This record gives sequence, C-alpha cells and structure tokens, in this order.
Amino acid sequence: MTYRLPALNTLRAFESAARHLSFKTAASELGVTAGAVSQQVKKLEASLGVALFRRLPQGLLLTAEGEAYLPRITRVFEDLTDATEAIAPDINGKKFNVGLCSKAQAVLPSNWPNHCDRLRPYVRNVIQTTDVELVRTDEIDCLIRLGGGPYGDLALMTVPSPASTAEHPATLHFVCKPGLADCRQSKAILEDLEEHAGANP
Amino acid sequence: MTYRLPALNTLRAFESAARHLSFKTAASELGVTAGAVSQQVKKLEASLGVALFRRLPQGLLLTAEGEAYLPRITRVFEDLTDATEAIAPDINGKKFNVGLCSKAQAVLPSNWPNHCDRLRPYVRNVIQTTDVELVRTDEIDCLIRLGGGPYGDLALMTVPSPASTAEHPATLHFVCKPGLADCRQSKAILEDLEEHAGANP
DNA sequence: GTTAGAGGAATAGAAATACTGAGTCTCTTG
DNA sequence: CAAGAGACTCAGTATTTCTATTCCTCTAAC
Repeated sequence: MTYRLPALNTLRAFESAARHLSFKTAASELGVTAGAVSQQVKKLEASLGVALFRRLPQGLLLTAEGEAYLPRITRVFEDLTDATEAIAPDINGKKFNVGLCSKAQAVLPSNWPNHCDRLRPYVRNVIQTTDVELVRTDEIDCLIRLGGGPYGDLALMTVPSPASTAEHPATLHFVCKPGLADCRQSKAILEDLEEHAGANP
Repeated sequence: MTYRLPALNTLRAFESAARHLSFKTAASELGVTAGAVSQQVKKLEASLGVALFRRLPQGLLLTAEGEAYLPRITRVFEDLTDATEAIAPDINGKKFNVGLCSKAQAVLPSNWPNHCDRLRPYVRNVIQTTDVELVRTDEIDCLIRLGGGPYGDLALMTVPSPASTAEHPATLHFVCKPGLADCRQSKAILEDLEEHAGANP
C-alpha cells in the first residue's frame, strides 16, 4: 500500500496555524519563524490543490476545506501521540531536571518541589543555578529565576510573584526550550508556581 | 497543544519496512535506496529510545514494541489518507494520462481502454507513444509497452502476454514513477491488462 | 490625513536533513 | 567454496527547510 500523502511536516504547520488562526502564533508554538509556517502551509495547499486558508488583512480564516480538514488532522496527531507514548513513554513522560536560582527559591515553599505530591511525577531533580546555558545544552530542561533575561531563542513564561512590591518588582521566570513550553511537565510546574509563589515564610 | 512526536517522515519508513519486514522492499515502495530507509528507521528508533526491529542475518523481525506500533501507525496513515481525499479528491482520484505503444495496442482489445466501463474512472486519455521520457516529465502517468527497457529509476510491472510464444516471447510492460506504482489507478489498469491482454482478434 | 503597529508574502542565502553510491559484513544457497 | 541477498557505514551531494530582511495591506490612534 503506497499512501499518496502531502508532506507530513506541512500538516503540522497547518494544524497549528488553523487552531490559532495565526501563522505567527503557530510559529512560536512550533519554535520557528512565521515565514517558515507560511511557506509550509503554502506548500501543503499547492500539493492538495486546495486553499485551506483565506488570508485577510485582518488575519486568517479557514476555507470550507480547511474547516473540514482541521479536526481530522488534529485527531491524527492525537492518535499518533497516543501510539507513540504507548511504546515510548519517555517521549512525553520524562521527568524534568530543573534549574532553580537561589532568589527564586527564596519565594517558594522551603522544600519545593516536594511541598506536595503534585510535582513528583514531573521532576527528577533540582539543581541550584542561574545559568541559562544549561537549558541550551539540555543539562536541565527548565530554569526558574527571579527576573533576568533576555533569553534569546528560549521560551520564557512568567509568574507574578507575591514577593513583588512597588519598590522591588519581582516576577518568576520559567525558561525552557520552545518545544517544551507547552508540555505537561512545564504546565504542571507553572501551575504550581502560580499557586505557591510567595508562600515562603 | 504541542505534540512531541518523532520526525514524521521516519514513520513512513518504519511503516513500510515493518509491513514488508524488509528495508529493501520498503525502499522500492518508497522510491529511495535501502540505505535511506535504514537511516530513517535508525533515526526513529533513536528518537523513541526503543528498538523497533531485530536485525537478524536472515532478515528483519519486529520487536514487541514494533509489533505494537505498526498497526497504529498504519491506521494513522489510513486516517490521514481518508481525511486528505475528503477535501482533495484529486490527490488519489486523478485520472491517468496513459502512453500506449502500438505493439502493445495490438494485443489489447481494439477499443481499449473503453472496452468496458471499469477503467473509465481512472483513465483520462491515451496517447500513442513509446517514449519513456514522457513519464519522467509527467506528461503521461504511465506507459504501456510490449517489452523494452530498462527503465532506470522508474517502476516497471509486467503482465505476461498471451501473444507470447516460444519463438516470440512477449511481455507487457507497465512503467510509471515509483510513487504511482501502487495507487488505485495503476492497480486497476494492471488488473485489466492481466485480464484482457491477448483478447484482441 | 498621517503615523505607528500587526500580520502576512516574498526573496535570497544559510543551515539542516535526506539521499545516493560504493564498499563491507554476515548468512544462505548451490 | 563461491555467489547472492540483504543490511550497515560513511562520505559526498542534493534537497528541503529555516531565517532574516524587506515589502505590502489594513487598522487604529491621534
């Protein structure tokens, strides 16, 4: 059985762009530039011989075909994710090595991340550092700092810290590679930070 | 939602190799060399951190993981094919432009391919030619000849011709690009050739 | 109106990826 | 033992993809 299919990578660009109705947002989700997404989508449309988006000056709209295609493609990616996790659980389930700077540590519960059970499945170990380079080299999966930056090509998510005052503004920075920005581990940690930041005595 | 997935092209290599339990056969199905398939599969295994094949001197076997993965990946490709055909019927449904050499014509029903309705959905038109180059340039999708070759990088499938005798051995050659070798159109035409070759008065 | 900002399109060049082709190895077959 | 089949490796090449920049259109604010 030969499957005559569009280039598979172009489908990822379409799926993300269609969900967000924005090439720019899709680009940041995929960790590439908007131009790359635009090119991939165009290539997909050309290979299908069908327009999937309507480009309006205000932004994107899906055509009828794009509307019909999106849920099925999303479904395919979900199935693929499930199938892959079934045989290679580590691909999404691995535990994070977390970098934590001492100033950030100061605004977190003293035994973080063991203050409760929630982060246990997601965190392997925590090392004390402020070095963003360790994220780039994969020695740690994410870095939590109190302010700082900029971080260049890495993804930054912030959590307002209750330790922040008018005189001493402070925000927790969660830095990781773009590909990890939206995974379970990052989400769990961020959610926890949001809840517990400032809970320190 | 960010999907953390293996490189999608490596999945095609795996799917094909696993179905055939042969890198070489998979390679010819995909229209590349065996080395390319081998590399792609290895890359997939590395990214999953799981061995999918056992390489025995006698050939390939699937590991338990590969065994579990194959049907789900096949399913994903089928779903993808269905979804794609739903919005872009031409991707698999286009009609072939067929090249037919006069000698081959002589062993086919006189009004082929209109001798019955079966090929109507698959054939747009037929031109008389023996020029393989037209296949390479996409001016025709397949070429039917009585013997000949070799055809280099193109795919060849043969049908024994009843016109063949001990003195004059003859075989119908069906030549197309590798990617079209296993599609519906090719299958329908080949099946028909098999049935009707030699049916000419 | 004019101006600033946001988002998409187009392009050339750079970077990453995939493919080929030749040579090697092992096992099977005659 | 020789020949053949199939998989692996490696270097070089070809192709694809991405970036970075520039341009364009429309919207919104003044």
